[in-house]
Amino acid sequence: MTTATEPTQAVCCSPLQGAPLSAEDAQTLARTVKALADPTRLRLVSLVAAHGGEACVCDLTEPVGLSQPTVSHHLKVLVDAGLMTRDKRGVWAYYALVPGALADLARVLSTP
Amino acid sequence: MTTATEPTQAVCCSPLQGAPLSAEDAQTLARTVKALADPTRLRLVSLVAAHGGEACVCDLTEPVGLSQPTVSHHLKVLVDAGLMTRDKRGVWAYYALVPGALADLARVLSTP
DNA sequence: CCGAGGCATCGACGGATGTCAATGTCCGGG
DNA sequence: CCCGGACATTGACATCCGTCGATGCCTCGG
Repeated sequence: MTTATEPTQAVCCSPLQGAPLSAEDAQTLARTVKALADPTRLRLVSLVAAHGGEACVCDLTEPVGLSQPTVSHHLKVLVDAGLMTRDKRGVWAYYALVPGALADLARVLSTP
Repeated sequence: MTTATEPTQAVCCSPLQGAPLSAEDAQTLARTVKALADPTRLRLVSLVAAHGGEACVCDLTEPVGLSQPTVSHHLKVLVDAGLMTRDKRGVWAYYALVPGALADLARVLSTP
């Protein structure tokens, strides 16, 4: 297996508070959090959400003010983390948020 | 001013979904998320929470299996991000979670 | 007063990461 | 059929980040 592109399943169940996180669970959770630990990627998530839940690269390059390869790279990170999906229709690639992903992460972080 | 230790106020209000994040808001939010984007720091948060909400460095070094300077470094990152507090009592430094910090972050990420 | 121990800081080093220009790939229109 | 445009991939580069050993500071006990 390569180290590259494994569409990680979004976070499912890690108490965080309540019981100490195992090293493996911590690594898994950190990979998801890392995907959001960048201002550009946070803006991309926000832009896609505010764009009707779906946007192509060409819709995002100008708002974030970065080159197209860089935007594609960030979107790939988000897809690999299980936070977004990619749907290529014709010439365009449409990116959309995975419905429950952010909510799941939020729930894991703030376990009641 | 140095670039070092400014106890950042925890995230307060950033829609994320709903309206596009400004570059500044993204930067601010990313700084908080970054503080959690590391397996060791996630474990430290978890360990402190499971240790009665408070723990000294000597309680944490052995569970995470890292050197004392490294653990102190990670705890400093969490304090600077506004996620933890440091209370030095006698020889020991007790670290505790900031009550609403994680919940605030979770709410910002998954704006209903 | 002095030594021991808990913790923070410093300096250094290797690996990860964000960015871009250049290039490759695929689809649709003329 | 071929050209243009949208996007992904590659390679290179600078920077950031996690980690450690060494060292300094500060507090308590003797």
